[in-house]
Amino acid sequence: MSFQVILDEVEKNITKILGDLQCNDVAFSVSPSKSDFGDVSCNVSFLLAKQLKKSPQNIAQIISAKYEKCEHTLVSAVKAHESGYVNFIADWKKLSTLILLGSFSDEFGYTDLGKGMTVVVEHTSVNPNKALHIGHVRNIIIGDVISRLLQKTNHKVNVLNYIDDSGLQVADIIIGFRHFGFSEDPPEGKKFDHYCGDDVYVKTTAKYDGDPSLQDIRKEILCEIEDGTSEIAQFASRITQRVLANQLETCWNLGVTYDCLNFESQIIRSGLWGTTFEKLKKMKLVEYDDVGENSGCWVIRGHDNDKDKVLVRSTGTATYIAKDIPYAAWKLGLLGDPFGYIIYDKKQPGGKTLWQTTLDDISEKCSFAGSKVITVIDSRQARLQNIIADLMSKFESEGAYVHLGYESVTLSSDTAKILGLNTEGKQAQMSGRKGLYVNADSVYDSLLTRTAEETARRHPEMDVSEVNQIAHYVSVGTLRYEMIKQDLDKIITFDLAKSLNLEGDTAPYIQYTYARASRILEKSSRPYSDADCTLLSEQAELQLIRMIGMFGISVRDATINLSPKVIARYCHDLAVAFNEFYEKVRVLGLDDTTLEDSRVHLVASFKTTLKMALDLLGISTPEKM
RNA sequence: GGGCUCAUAGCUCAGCAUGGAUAGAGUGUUGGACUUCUAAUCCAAUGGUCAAGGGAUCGAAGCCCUUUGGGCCCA
Repeated sequence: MSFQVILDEVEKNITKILGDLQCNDVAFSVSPSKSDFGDVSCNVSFLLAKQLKKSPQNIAQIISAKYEKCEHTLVSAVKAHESGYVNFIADWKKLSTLILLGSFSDEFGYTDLGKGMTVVVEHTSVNPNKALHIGHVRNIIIGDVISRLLQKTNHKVNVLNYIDDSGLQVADIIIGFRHFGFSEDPPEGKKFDHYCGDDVYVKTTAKYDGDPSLQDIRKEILCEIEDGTSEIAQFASRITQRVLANQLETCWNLGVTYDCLNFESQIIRSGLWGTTFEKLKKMKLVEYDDVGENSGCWVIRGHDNDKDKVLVRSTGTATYIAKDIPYAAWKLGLLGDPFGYIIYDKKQPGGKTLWQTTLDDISEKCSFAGSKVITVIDSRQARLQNIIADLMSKFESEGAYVHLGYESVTLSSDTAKILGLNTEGKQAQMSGRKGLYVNADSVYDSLLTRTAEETARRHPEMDVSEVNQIAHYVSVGTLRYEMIKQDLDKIITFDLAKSLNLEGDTAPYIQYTYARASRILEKSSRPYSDADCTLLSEQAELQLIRMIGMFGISVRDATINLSPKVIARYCHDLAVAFNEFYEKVRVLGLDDTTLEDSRVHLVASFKTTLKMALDLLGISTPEKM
């Protein structure tokens, strides 16, 4: 049971009262109050003012008087506020017991939003020619948290990672290896993906400006890779697999796992485009232009002021959108599945099986399609994604294909300067080609160094492995939290120096409160499972219980709005409530042992709730910090 | 030129979907609290014409329109 029960009770009674007053269909809201206005507030008086020709204050009085006579168990008092709000004071003796007992259940915070529906979440999808940079991390963490939220709310989730192994960026590094003599092995101590991105890619593309003939070579290589049979194509495949393996290590280290890897090269070779194209023609969603600038092309008509989008050029070659459309249709299960599936050769942490598509042996069949698809891609791709979503809505019901967009991560002026670019105080867009980015692994490494130092300083008694374990949890937590604590439509300006700040609204703050709670439980030898919750009456205690009870409401909100930050804020607010409690209320060593039991019970409830909430964010909970 | 998006405290952001009470955090600055369940903590002070203008409303940070400025996409 959560705080929702009292909201439900109030809503039910207000509806009944409205029925008595013969005012139906009033869209009033019942919500948790802001502080100092009781526990639950209702705005119904404002909405009725016109209809009843009375002031909101007056109506609030009428409603509160009527409410007293209703059957109610969780409300102890109703107050008509002079502003017009009707405020309700909870009967905390009852509500506390419900919330605290509920919090120990695995079902706590659970709402059945999915009804078992299968949802595809695609994220990461980084070109396999470089290491992940800090911008990719935002994508990955958003996608991962969304997956966790959907799982929590009874969706079956298939997490996909799309590997663009036949694009220009891959062709670029192949040119580097084959035409500029880059060694296939990275320098000592450097990961292969870093080497490909930092050295091969940057230095190869830098040569394009001075040598136009390279463009022809680029096209040739791209064709060979798409075709897939030549020696070059096989070489490229080996390279991309190696980069991919390194990229996955980074993701896994951050606590992110997948169900299936989809290779673009295979989508091209599978013939999915052909069947999709025929289907589009049949449904008259694509048209052939005889005249005009797109003469000889197959196009999708643009809406309103949007230009037509070319799908197949007059030369007969498909444009890059033509790769995305069949893939989107495949994800929705609209096409026959041409793929077989094999298990990826490295094991994911946590034991979840990772599959990958194959065309070589299609005996093993799986299904990774879903009735809803959420594609996490930054909002620069919004135009293209809208076209795809629009097309898919013609096949499936509206809203089956969702583009979850988010703003990019840019570099602060100071950080750009460190990387060798003077931006005169302005933030800078990252660029793989220019080598202007910060790798995810290096951010993690500096966080790890910093947090290990801090942990060792606090706990001289700990051995190195324990220190490193805690430092790992804190570093990953910090990185993840920074990526989701703000709204998706806010640009994150990444600053190397500031990223190492571990105070204030950060993951370590929240994890630290968890460790404090753990410490109390560790030191307490008293049994608390059947403690009397009605003894908890301090403001700080009730506030903490209230926050615990809000968990389910946050989960629901975050899932419906696909908004990870809601959970981040919840975790923070819950931690604040605990710290307040911790400062003001003593738990251990009380003369009144029954009260002590109750408080220990509350601490345990907080601890388990915070753990569940942090789990949704993929943030671990160290027992000590 | 067209489209999308953002603008709230010195800085970074909540709140806006579904209008209503006193606009909240963190950070910064200044001061205070560790012989007490962990100070990665807490407390206090400081700091806001919610970009500007208009509109509808009894009532706007929130809704509508216009403008300005930033970012992105397309050309």
